[in-house]
Amino acid sequence: MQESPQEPSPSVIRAWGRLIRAERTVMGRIEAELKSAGFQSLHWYDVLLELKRGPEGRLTPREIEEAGLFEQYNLSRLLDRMENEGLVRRIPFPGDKRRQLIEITEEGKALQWRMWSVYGAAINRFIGAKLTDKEAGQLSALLLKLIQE
Amino acid sequence: MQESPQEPSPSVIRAWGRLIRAERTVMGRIEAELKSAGFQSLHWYDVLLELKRGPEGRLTPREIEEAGLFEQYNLSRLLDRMENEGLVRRIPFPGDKRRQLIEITEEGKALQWRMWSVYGAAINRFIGAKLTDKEAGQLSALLLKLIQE
DNA sequence: TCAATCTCAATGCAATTGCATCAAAAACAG
DNA sequence: CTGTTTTTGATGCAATTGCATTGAGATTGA
Repeated sequence: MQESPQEPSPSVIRAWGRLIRAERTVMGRIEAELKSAGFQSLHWYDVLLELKRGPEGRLTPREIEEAGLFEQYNLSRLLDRMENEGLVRRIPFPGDKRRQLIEITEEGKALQWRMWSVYGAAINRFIGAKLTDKEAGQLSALLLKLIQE
Repeated sequence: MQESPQEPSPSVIRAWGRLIRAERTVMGRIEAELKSAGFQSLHWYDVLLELKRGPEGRLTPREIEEAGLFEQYNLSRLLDRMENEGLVRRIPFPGDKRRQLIEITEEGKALQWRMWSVYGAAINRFIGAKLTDKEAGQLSALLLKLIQE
């Protein structure tokens, strides 16, 4: 009698537990730094950074969605809030009336920059100080295997 | 003029990005499996598992909180829902009327077991199939460094 | 002893997320 | 063409989360 044909190995179970805990722990620490500096959540930063990297500071919502693993309905409303704050603007997509382009404003760029000064320092503190560059590279390589497929 | 004294190294930034993405990707896949099997979110499972491991299937809310990285107010309401479903029951804590003990019911144990058959298989599929045991061990060790302190 | 402080859990209310669906426009199939 | 299907983004509503506060009960300290 097989108890469970799909039982994962203990080391795999442990790795999964650690992945959850490490992500939450570090995310919690980083978001706490951002919040105490008076900033919005990392989602805002992610959107701003993606836009800044895009051609002419513009991307379609779909592209942002994919780049940041957003849900369509969440992103739609997040963009509402960001537009209200003057960080992005929606402009028509040439040649397709369904679509739109999201463009980062100067204010948005400025916020991205200000957030990075806190965010980057936090990454450094909570990750850079804990891993050597070599270890960081190993970690990246292992995590990549999980993302693939 | 220093651009940013705290700028993390590229490999550290990459590791952080991968950590977020890997956790979300794998979590998304696993939760999708659970949902398609008709189960609640992993939070429910986490609570049930912690309780099952506790002495006589009982823990205080604080202990669950710490074990599962829950927020106090979220756990309080999660326990409401789980109690309504008959998965746990609240019992008085001997000698301290502020506190309580959460006890897993037989129904709760049964649900934990049924969820594990799906959850374990998913862990195996989305992690076990992607990493050797040795790699899983390396990953755990690296992630542990991030959690510590 | 007893007032001040701290711990534990709950809750009102606002913000966010998840789900299902919609309307509009484009792409496709015959 | 024209009817059908697909893509894109928005939204109503329910569930969950976050924040601040509360109330009850322990604990502490003069």
